[in-house]
Amino acid sequence: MATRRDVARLAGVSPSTVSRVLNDNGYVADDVRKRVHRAIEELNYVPNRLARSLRMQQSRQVACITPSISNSFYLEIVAGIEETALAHDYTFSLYSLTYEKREYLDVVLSGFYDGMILLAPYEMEKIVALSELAGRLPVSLYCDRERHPDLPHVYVDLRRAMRECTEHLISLGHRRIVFMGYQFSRPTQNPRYLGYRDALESNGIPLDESLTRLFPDYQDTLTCGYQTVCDLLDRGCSFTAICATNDLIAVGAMRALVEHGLKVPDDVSLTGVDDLEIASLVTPTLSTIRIPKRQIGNVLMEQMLAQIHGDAAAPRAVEVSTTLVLRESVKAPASPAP
Amino acid sequence: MATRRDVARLAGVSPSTVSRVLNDNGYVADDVRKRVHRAIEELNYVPNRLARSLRMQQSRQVACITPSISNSFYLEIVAGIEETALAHDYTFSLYSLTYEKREYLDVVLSGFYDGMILLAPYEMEKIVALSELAGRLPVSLYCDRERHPDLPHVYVDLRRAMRECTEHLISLGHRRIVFMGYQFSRPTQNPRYLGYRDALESNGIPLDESLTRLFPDYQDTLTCGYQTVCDLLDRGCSFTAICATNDLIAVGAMRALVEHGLKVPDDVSLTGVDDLEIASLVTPTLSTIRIPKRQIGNVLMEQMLAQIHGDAAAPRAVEVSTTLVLRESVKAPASPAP
DNA sequence: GGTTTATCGAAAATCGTTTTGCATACGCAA
DNA sequence: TTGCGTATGCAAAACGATTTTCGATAAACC
Repeated sequence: MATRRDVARLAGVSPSTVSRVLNDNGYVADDVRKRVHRAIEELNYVPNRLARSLRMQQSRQVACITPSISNSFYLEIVAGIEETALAHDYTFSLYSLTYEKREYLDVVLSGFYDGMILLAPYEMEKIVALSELAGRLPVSLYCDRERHPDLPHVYVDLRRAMRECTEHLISLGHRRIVFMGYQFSRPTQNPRYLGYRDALESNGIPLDESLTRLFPDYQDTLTCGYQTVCDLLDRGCSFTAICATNDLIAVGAMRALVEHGLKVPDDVSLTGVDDLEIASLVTPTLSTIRIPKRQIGNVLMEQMLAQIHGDAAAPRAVEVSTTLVLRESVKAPASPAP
Repeated sequence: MATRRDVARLAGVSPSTVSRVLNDNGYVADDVRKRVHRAIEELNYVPNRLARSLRMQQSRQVACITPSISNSFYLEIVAGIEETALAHDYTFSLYSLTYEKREYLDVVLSGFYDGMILLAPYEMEKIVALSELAGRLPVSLYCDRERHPDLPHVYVDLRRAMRECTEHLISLGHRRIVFMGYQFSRPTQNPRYLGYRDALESNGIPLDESLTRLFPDYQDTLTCGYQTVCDLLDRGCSFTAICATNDLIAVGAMRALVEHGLKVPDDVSLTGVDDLEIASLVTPTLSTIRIPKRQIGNVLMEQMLAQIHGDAAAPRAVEVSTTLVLRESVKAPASPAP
């Protein structure tokens, strides 16, 4: 690898002059500037970022941690992060939660990164004790669960979103609506579930426990959706609509319905959450709550940059809004409840 | 940030001794070792990776470039890369091709990375002139197109795979089989298309140009699949099976067929390539050529490590094998061709 | 002729490690 | 007493850049 010295030697100038050219610092005559640039070209010289980062005490790189590297929901957010990072000449590294707690801290705090973006709505507790990080390094969180008191974060109000979604079903005439999703440590911590209950309550529909299906976290979502519907039908449970807490669960549910000879949406309406690509690929297309993933990524990175630049005026919490996207999988029930 | 000096001071030893403890070289008495570890704990000391990398001339980090950061096909490969990287205490950064050619070289060659893994089956030419990299930095490629003469790479033989797939359809009795996929600069560079033709030829079925549908690269795959089928049907083209060159195209095609009142697989059989998650989520489930994405990632990283460690015996080209996965979307045609 | 402005070189300090050579102990055996 | 292995400290060079300071030389200006 060519160094600054080599460039200086070839251009017949001193290393300081090369620095002056590169960083636009001090007086440099035009012809000297050209000579230096030519030497850089010729040697394929690229300034060593390690040395620069070490000296400058900043790397222009951020670490980004996702629960799962192949989960397209998070990856869309990551794409948003990359977009904004790129625009500001920043680079990022991607980690998934397969790392152990301790290793994270070490890697993240080792000087390689100027900050850390955490996409960990559910698993927040599983990883780094956030308090250990606070103050040591700029951190920016994505939460879909509850707002974080201390750290800068971006969040969506899924309680309200799910309430609106459920209320839409109710307004179409649905009364027996299944809720299916993850267990969470306590159901009252599940904003999606709370939103569902809000909607029932404000419409005077009693909560039927048999229509609530919560399964443990970290299971295969598709299978969960599939088996839960099979179980419901085996028990002879009657319902006209299903709210699933994400699109994959909904797709699993859809398969189970079809295999049992039920038509979506004629016999059962179905909704998801996330608006993954798959939601508009399945037949029938899936109604869902769109979470603006790319935008979330943008905002997370902007928040990170604000912290790195010590911009005290930057907002510590940003809400991004969801949209109810109505597609083919929802319609009024054939025989509206009395 | 605490440095090695601070640790040494607190433990009452010299900085060299701390190094000896950390790197396990030279003599260190047990009680000294304990004192040092305690000091490290207390100060939350984490060795500075920038300084270490600069000194060691290696960062234990590799750059990974994908055509698209939110394409789940590549992300599965990336997950495989991460898996192996992690096992060897390596870290990686993810880039997508939104970067410009020049910027890549700079970032990748700036000392931050020990190597570069390129997932660029189609766009290989669009990015870095590979020759510029060769020799400067370890590189490992994923190719699904043609084997690369110079650089270490992992490849799949899609010509053979597509041939087997098409032959399977033929063996079921299909004669009028549509091929749809990307254009490529020349059709003869498209291994999938070649495989399709191989199968027709060896079974004495004449190639019907009207059944070959190639569309330009970089278009939205889903829409391409959808519109191509619409166009075929509008022209009154008759066919009993479709080979799509990836799963998304196939899903788009599936939607078009359903909307035209055709049943899959009763009226038309359908196959894809990749075996994305979605292939087993759609109804009917999609038959496809499985590409072992995770394994590809593993092998890519292993190849990278071999290069970094200067292991001359490591193979420069590794073929991973595909599998024809038969699901619901394929069956014998209702009225076999005469 | 003196002062200012433009231009460049030389040198040093710094970032936090790793690594090496050399000095200094100590304990123990020959 | 000498010699050797073990255990530790100290100092210095190196990695490759940034930044600053200090000069030295011009040319330009009044």
